[in-house]
Amino acid sequence: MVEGIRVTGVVDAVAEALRAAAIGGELEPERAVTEAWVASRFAVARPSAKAAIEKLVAEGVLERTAHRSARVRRLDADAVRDVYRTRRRIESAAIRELAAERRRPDAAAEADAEIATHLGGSSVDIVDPDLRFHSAIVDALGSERTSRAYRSLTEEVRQCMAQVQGRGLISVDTILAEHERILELIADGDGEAAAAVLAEHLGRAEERLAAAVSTP
Amino acid sequence: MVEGIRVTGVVDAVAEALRAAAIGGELEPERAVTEAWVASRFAVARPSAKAAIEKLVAEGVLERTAHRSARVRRLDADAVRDVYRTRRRIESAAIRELAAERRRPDAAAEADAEIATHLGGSSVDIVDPDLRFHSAIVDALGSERTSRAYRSLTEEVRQCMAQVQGRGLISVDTILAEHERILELIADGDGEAAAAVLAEHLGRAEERLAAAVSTP
DNA sequence: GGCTCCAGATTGTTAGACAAGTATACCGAG
DNA sequence: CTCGGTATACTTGTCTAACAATCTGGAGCC
Repeated sequence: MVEGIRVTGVVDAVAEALRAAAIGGELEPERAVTEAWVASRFAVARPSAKAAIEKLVAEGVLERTAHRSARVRRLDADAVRDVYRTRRRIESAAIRELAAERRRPDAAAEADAEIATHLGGSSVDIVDPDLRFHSAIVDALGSERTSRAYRSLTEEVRQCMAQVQGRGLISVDTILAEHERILELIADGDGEAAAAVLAEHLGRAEERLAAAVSTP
Repeated sequence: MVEGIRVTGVVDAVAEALRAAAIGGELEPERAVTEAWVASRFAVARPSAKAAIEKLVAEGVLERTAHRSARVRRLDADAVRDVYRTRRRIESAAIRELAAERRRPDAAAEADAEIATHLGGSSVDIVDPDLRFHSAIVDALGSERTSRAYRSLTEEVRQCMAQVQGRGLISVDTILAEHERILELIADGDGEAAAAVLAEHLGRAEERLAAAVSTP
């Protein structure tokens, strides 16, 4: 197999590399990802390549029908809307709960600090800290299952971002201002208002991204 | 392999049979589920058994650490609380959205009709229609991702019910009354009140189940 | 030109083998 | 008798090789 540390096993290493290639945009959504290609590309046996592909299919990164090659999944406008609406449902619930206890998640504030260092820069650079901000809010609940559900959504967002190559993003200033407003309202215990700001925040991103994915 | 229609393939068939055995209680949580055992039990090759096991591990039905046999996962009180709190987050959001449009889900009312036929009977018989009621509310959103997240939770509830063998259930009358009240409030457009009834409804079930799983 | 059928390609499944890792039983030392 | 280290058995992880099932695309025929 390809060099590198083996923390878990060959299959997981290949799956990780494949996922990185998929969301990094190195694998076009049209190209077929055959088991044989993966096996030779990473110098592993075909069963291992098969297992890695199936893992990514289960995650939703790849899609496949029986006896057909797998492909990188292409997200359309409907998928983007579904992702963002599901995000909003989970995250509003999290915000309401945190506000009820006036519990401001520190990790979210730290993510905001990193966003602030990119003020005036490109919006592409803040995709990562932005997702960290939102994940921090959900993770603050300490709920394994809620966090897992939300994580799969952020993975899809990341993949979507790679697909649109930075088109349709919101300005850094606006994002940061709304984030800070949300944290303030949580600290004030006004969950309803915080949820409203979040809904608008995600709603705008949803519209921009949905438009971006449908105009290639 | 064992007889039966092969709609998808050997691996899926074995995974389905294994899942049924796990949530049906035929596999005690203590017993080790080895690849060799699964392979001989269903007359398939070991790689196929391995794939089926890994699928169930990904679903959360089984658990496994590296180089150790898989086991049916035992849900403790913390797990039950996590499941129910996550359910509440998703379902409250769904109820609020439906109430905002005064959209009463027909499928939920139908599930209630079936529950009504068991009035005075055992609570075990209504586990299925009860979960159908709650799933119908979420599915009414028409969101693939939200429904998928919720489905994995109901599967865990089902597994939990098999584990406690009917102990710690709520009376059929109470469940039915609260269901109808929720549907009424949705039709009235009072999402806040409907969500409050739901929170109490799930909260009580959470406490009962959490107590039941910790007293074997 | 449209339909049928065949060949190539790809996945699905199986068999057997060996390596690697973990847990447990056993045995010796204190 | 207890404690600790070793050795063995069991299980999983991965590979090679092969064949069956199925889908795709194009050649040939009507």
